Amino acid sequence: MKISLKNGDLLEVADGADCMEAAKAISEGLARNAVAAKVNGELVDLSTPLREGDALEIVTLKEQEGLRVYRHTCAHVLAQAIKTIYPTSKLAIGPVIDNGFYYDIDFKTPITMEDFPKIEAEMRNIIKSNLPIERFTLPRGEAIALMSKYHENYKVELIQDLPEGETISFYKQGDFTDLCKGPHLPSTGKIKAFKLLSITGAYWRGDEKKKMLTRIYGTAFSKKEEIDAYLQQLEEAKKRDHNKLGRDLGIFMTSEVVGQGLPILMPKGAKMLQILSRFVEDEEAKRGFMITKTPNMAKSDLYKISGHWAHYRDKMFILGDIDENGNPVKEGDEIMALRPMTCPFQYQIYKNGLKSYRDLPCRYSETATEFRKEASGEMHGLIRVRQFTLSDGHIICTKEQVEEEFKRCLDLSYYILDCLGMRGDVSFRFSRRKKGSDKYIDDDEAWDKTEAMMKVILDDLGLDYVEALDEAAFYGPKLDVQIKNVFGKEDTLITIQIDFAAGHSFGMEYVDADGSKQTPYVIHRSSIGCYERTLAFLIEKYAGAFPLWFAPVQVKVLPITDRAADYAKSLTEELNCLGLRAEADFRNEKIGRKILDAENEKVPYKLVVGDKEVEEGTVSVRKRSQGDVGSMKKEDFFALCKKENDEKVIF
RNA sequence: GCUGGUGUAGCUCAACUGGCAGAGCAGCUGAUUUGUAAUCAGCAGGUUGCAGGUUCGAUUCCGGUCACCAGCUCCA
Repeated sequence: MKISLKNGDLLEVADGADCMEAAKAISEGLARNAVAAKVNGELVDLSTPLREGDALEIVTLKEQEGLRVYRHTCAHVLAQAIKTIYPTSKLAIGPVIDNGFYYDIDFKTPITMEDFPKIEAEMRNIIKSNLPIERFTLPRGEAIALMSKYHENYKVELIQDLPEGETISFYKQGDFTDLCKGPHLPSTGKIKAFKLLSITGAYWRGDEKKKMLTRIYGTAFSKKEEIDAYLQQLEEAKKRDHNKLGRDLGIFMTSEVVGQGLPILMPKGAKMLQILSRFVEDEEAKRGFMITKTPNMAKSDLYKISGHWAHYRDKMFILGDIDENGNPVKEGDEIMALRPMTCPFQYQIYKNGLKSYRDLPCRYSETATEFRKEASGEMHGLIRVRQFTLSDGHIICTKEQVEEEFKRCLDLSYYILDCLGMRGDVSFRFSRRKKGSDKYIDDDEAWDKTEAMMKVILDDLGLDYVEALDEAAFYGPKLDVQIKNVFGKEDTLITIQIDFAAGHSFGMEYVDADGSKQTPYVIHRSSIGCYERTLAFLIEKYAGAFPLWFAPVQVKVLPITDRAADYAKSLTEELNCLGLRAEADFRNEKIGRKILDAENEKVPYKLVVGDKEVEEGTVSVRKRSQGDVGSMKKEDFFALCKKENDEKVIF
C-alpha cells in the first residue's frame, strides 16, 4: 500500500505496516530517533497501524511535540518507580508542562526531596530494563474494574468523568499499567536524560476543597548536557527575579511590622513610579481622558450598588464589624470599605448632572490606589500585593462608540508598551465567563451579547488571542494583556473590559438626540496596568539596567579628586535643572571603585571628571555596558542625554 | 487559605551529635587625593524573626506565631 509523506513523496509499505516500520523504510536513522508519529495530522504511537493513503509524519525529539511525548513517558516511568517503592501510594494525574512534567500522587506518608535519589535510581532501573510500552483500550466498565483492582480511586474518578463513548486507553510497561490518552515512546529505554526537580502540594482536580496531593516535578531532555543547560538557564533567570533584584537595587523593601503584601517603595522605586505615572497621565490627557481624584474608601452602600458587596466582599478590607451576610453586627453602624476598584467612584462623577449624547464618550482616568485582601499565600513581591496603584479608567459611551473606544484603549496600551520596550513580551487573552457559575452577574442574554460584541472587535483588530473560560470579571468579558515572569508564570499586565451591567445598576443615563433617555455602556480599562506589577516586569526584563528615560538615576558624576568636586557638583545641578536625574559620588575612593559601584547600580551614564575636564569644561563619558566612550564638551553630553530621555530611546 | 521549605550583623554565609555566636563585603574613624571595574589600617556591629516550653544550659530539640520563598488555589 502507499502512504504519503510530509515532503509530498509517496512511500510503498507492506499492508498492515505500522508507523515504526514506515519510519525504518524511510531511513534507519529516522527510525532510531523516532518518538511518535503524526497520521493524518493526529499525534499517535509509533505502533499505530497505517492504512492506504494515510499521510505520515515521523516525530522526533527535535519537534516540541516529540519532546512532550518523551517527557510524558518519563512521567509514567516516575509513576512506575513510585508504585514500586511505595506500593500503597495512589496515582492521580501526570501531565507534560512547558519545561518538563509532573505527577500528582497521594502518598500514605509524605515524601521529601531527600527521597529523590532513591526514586531516580529506580527510574534508571526501569529505563535500563527497556520495557516495551503497549497501548490497549477497554470499555468503561472494564476500565473501572481494572483501575479498581489496583486501588487507583483517582483514576476511577477520571474514567467516570470521561464523556460517554470516549475511547478509554491504557499504557502498560512491565507490570505497570496507567490510564492515559498517550501517545508514548515505544519503550522505556528510549529515555536518556531526566531529573526530578521539586516537590510541592497540589489540590486534587485543582479544587481547594479537595485533598492535597504531592506533586513531583521533573524534566527530561535528550542529553544530560541539555538538562545542565536548562538548570543553568533557571539559575540565570533567578538573577533577574524582581523580588531579589528589586530589593538589592533599593527599589523596594518589605517590613514585617508593616505586613504582608504591602511593599514599601524606596526612593528609587518611588521615583520610577512617579516617572511612569506622569508619563501615563500626560499621555491619557492627550487622548481625551479627564483625570479624577476619588476617595480610597466608601460606605458599603456604594459596593452594594456595584455588586462588589455580593460578588467581591470577602476580598475587601472592611472597616466595621459585619456578619456573614454583610450586615452590620450592631444595627445602625456605618460600614466602610477600602476600595478594590475605582469604577463606582467615577460613575458618581458621571451621574453628577444630566448628560447629553454630546457629552459622550466620557473618559475618566485616575492613578488610583486600590486594596484587595488577597489570601496570605498569594502575595508575591511587587506582582501580587494587597495595596497597589492602578492606572484605572472608565469610558462611558453609547453602544455605537464602544468599538472605537475599545480600539483607542488598546492603541494607548500599545503606545505605552512600545515606550517601555515590552510590546513583544505580551500575549492576549479573551477572558469569558463560564456559564452557570454564580461568580458572575446573572443575565445570560447580556453576557452572550457582550461577549459576541467583544469577539467582533478583537477579530476585526486581527488580534492573536487565546480564549479563556471562567476568567471574566463578574460584570463582563475582558481582553487581558498577559506577560510571563522569569519563572514562566503568567500574569495579567493590562486589561480592557466591556461592562453591560454598570449603566443599569448605577442608573447612568444620557439624553439622546431624539430626547429619549438611554443607558450607556462602560469600558473599564487600564493603560499601563498596576504600576507595582509593571515595575516588577520591567526589573525582570531589563535585569535592573533600565533604559535612560525611566532609570531612577540616569547619570552619575564621578570626580577623581577633591579638586574636581565643585565641577562635579555644578554638572549635577545643571543636569538636574534640565530635568535629568543625576547624582555625584564625592566619596574618598579611587576612580576604579566609584566606577564599579556605579556599574553595580546600573546607572546608564557615568561622567569621570578630573583636572583635565575641569580645565576644558568637558566630561569623560562611560556608557553602561559599553565602558569608556571618550570625552566631549559638557553641553554636548547634556544635549545627547536630553535627546535620549525625551525620545524615550529603548537601547 | 493549603503543602513544603527558609529565618544567625545592612548583605552573602559559618558555628560537630544542645556547651562562651564567627568570617568576608558594606558601615564608621584615620591615613591616602588617586585617570576608567575593589587603596591601606583600626573600630564598631547580635535578646540568633517574635513570644513560650523541655533542659543545669537552646541558634541547635518541641508546639505556637510572624515574615519570606516555591507550588496549589486565586488574581491587576
